[in-house]
Amino acid sequence: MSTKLVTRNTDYAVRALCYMAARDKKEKGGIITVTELVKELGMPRPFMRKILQKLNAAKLLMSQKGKGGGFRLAKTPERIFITEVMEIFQGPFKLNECMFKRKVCPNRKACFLRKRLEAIEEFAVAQLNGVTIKEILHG
Amino acid sequence: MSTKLVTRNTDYAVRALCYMAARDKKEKGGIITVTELVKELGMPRPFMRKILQKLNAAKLLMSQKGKGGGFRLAKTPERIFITEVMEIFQGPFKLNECMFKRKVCPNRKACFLRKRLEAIEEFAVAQLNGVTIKEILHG
DNA sequence: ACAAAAGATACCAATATGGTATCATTAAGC
DNA sequence: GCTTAATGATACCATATTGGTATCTTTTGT
Repeated sequence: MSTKLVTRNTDYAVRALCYMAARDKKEKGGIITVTELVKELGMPRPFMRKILQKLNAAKLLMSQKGKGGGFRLAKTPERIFITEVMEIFQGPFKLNECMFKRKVCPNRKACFLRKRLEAIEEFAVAQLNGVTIKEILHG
Repeated sequence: MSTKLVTRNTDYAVRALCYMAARDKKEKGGIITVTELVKELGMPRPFMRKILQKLNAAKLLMSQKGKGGGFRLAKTPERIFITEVMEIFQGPFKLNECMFKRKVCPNRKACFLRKRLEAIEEFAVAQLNGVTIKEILHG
């Protein structure tokens, strides 16, 4: 019902990325299978696969087919930005899209509401821009 | 596709309220029919009615049934807040609803992303809080 | 060759949103 | 009181999005 900034796909994706980043620190370069992720994160397997495939297509993950295959991070955690992930699953970040395209609004250019919405978007972008998987993992 | 802060219902509602406020200044206390609004704002009649009925139920409008009836603003434009309208059509304003309820997130309380989302919501509320129909009409 | 992995894709269900249709109720004016 | 013009209430429909499932193909290590 109420507008959400982060959708469920993104949620899952970030969790998976976090898990992979955390595990990667221990077993360096370890490849991770869907089976492990599903067991560890407790989310439906086919859904997880779809998400990983998208992350792979977007070059956040690398995949290896065949027996013994799986996924691994394609970048270090500090270079995986939350905004990237959001864009993959939610499209471009735009809160704005002014509504008053008709004659009612007497002064579209100066419209108050519009200005406020723009400010909100700007702030939101600024807040999210720096955030990477690394920061999510350890404050 | 991309997350929107303002939905279409809200859009229509605000337009209608603006029109009514503007017209009210000329013809003081004038009652306005759906017919006039539809003609003026060019949106589907039954849909407009549903919206007006909701605004009425929420006490932003007053309605008069029967011949010669219609709607009028129940408050002055400077006391109709955009946030009210948004809540009527979009539910409570909550961008947050943290995603990490499971074991993955090692430090929920201090979670970075969470903090950012909270900040965004706070800012958004602050930006929208002051805005009324009056301000939307004349900067 | 076999089995275990991902790639690709098509499908399904639930929900939200935008929009329509219809009937009941109220009140003005002749 | 009858007619007419208005809203009230409500049920319905269509479409898009989202969350989730199923299935078949391709790759690769053993």
